[in-house]
Amino acid sequence: MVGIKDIAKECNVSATTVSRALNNSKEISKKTRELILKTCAQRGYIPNSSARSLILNKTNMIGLLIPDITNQYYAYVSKGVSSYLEKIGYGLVLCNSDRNKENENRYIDFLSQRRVDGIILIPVKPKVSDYKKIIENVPLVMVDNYVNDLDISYVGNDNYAGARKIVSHMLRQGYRKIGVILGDESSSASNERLKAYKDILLENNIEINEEIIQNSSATFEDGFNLAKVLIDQRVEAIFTINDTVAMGVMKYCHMNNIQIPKDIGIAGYDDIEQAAMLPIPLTTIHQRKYELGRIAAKILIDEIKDNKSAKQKIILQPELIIRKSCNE
Amino acid sequence: MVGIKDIAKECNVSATTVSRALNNSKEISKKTRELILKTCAQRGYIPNSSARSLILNKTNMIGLLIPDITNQYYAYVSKGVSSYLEKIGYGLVLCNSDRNKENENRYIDFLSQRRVDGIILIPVKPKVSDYKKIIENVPLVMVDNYVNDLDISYVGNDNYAGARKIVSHMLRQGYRKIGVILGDESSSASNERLKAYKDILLENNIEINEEIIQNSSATFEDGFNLAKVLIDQRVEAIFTINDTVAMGVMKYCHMNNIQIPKDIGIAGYDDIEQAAMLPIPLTTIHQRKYELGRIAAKILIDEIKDNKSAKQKIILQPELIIRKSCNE
DNA sequence: TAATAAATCGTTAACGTTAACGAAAAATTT
DNA sequence: AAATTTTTCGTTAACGTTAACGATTTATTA
Repeated sequence: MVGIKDIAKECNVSATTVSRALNNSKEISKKTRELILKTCAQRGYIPNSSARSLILNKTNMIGLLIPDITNQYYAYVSKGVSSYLEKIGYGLVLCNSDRNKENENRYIDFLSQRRVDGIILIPVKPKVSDYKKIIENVPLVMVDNYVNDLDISYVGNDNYAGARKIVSHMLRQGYRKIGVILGDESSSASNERLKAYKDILLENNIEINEEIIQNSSATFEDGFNLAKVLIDQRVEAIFTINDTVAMGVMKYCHMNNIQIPKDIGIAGYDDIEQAAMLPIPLTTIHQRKYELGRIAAKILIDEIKDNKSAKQKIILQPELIIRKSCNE
Repeated sequence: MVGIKDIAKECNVSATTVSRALNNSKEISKKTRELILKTCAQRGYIPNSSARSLILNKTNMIGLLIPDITNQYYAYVSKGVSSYLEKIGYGLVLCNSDRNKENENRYIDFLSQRRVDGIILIPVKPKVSDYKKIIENVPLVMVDNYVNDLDISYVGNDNYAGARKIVSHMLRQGYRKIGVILGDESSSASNERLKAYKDILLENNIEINEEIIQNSSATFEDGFNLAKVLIDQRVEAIFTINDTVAMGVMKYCHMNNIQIPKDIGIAGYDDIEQAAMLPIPLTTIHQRKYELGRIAAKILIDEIKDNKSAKQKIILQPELIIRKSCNE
């Protein structure tokens, strides 16, 4: 592979001059720059970025550590990150933790070794102690899961506000006895939404019935099974932790000839692509996943370029998407 | 950040010896290795892989260039790649071309500059000339789109076989007049499936009616709109280019009280996650996307480690998933 | 024209690591 | 005990690039 020295020899200049031509330094004449650039193109010279990284002490790479790229939510976040980085010439090292804490830790070490200039992290059950060491070495932006007592920037969606929006919509549509299918008990997103649900009910003088509040693993099957549990208790509507669970509920209704939204109202969360395409389009909450990624990337890059910048905490507001599953 | 020299000084050895301790060389005594390893852990020393890459002339990184990480198909391929690479300590540089040829070219240059050890590429409308230069510098595995006259390895799904499987299934269920909604005319996947469709019909002495064969952009809306076109021509079933299009068809049927599969049979392709969750679960073709990624990664790594290895061409067989949208 | 400033380029050293070679110490064989 | 082999470690150079400094040439000013 042709190197900087080959170009230098061919142009009768030093390697430094070639370097200057490529890094638009002003310490070079227009004529020689053009000569060098031309021969670089001719000979197909491609600078070695390992060497540049070594001397410049930066890699122009950032690491993205996510639970599961297969999940549409994280895929969109990744695309947002990728799109921002591409614009400014940075590369993206993708790490898929598979929702596994050990993998996450291994990947963090890996990224440190790779000397990425920054890390965007969507953690699995985060603990402060896990991240204390890393943030001394490399800027880190946390996404979705806020960790207290850690001086880092954070970007997330407002789960409380999202849940408020959709549950109030359900109440406005006349539903009173609203069942809930939540996610894992340890999930902060799930708990924030539950809090919003309870707050709104109390504000409307509706008693909270713990028996129609169910935790789950947030799968389609959970939706299907818990639909039965809730409907047997004669709920008038069901608020679910995500659209997939809502589809499980819909499936149960379809199989039992329960009409949506006449017999029961169903609300999802996430606004996955298929939500609008269902036979009964799903009323749900739209989160700006792509934007989330772009913002996380922007904040990180700003911190890298101006490392004295204060840490930020940005919470995006989700949007209520009214379709057909909760009246119109 | 603590470097190799700091460790060397603290242990009263040379930098080389520290290097030996970390790369399990046998030219070092057990005692000093343990001492070095201990102090490395204590001081939190993390080797600089830019320097290693420079001298070893390899980065232990591979580039993955895909059209759209947001697409479930590519997301699963990526996960397969990622999972294989993680196992053997390689990193993954993700590049999202956004189905844009210019982006693709830019990313290829980017990856060359980054000196990735290999590239896995799912191209946008591939042309031989685009890739001639790159494959001289870095091993490349092509996924999904086979490019003639290019001496590289290839991994893909058998579109012809997949279409044969599902169309014959439709015929076995008694459907005779089968409409088709294809993708873009230039898509090789689309054309291979069309060929299978025509072959099977001819083998069964069914005349081919070009009017019920439609091209599209493969969206939900296309499915919805073309469903009307085809159903107005009294087709008995519709074979679609993907599950999203099939959902568009289903939507049209639902809105017009057309019963599936009694009045019309619908077949998808891809087996997206939601296909099984629909009110009428979709009969479709399952492609082993995750496996595709793993195999592509394995082939690439094998080529990197043993660069004289012959190029391979691997075509995975898709699987017919019989659910409820085409009789049972 | 002479003096000074500016532009242009080369030389040297450095980034952090590892390979190659050689030297010293330890272990083994005679 | 001497000779030989093996083990263990250090020194030097190299990977490809860029920063710092200095030298030379060119342009500008007095």
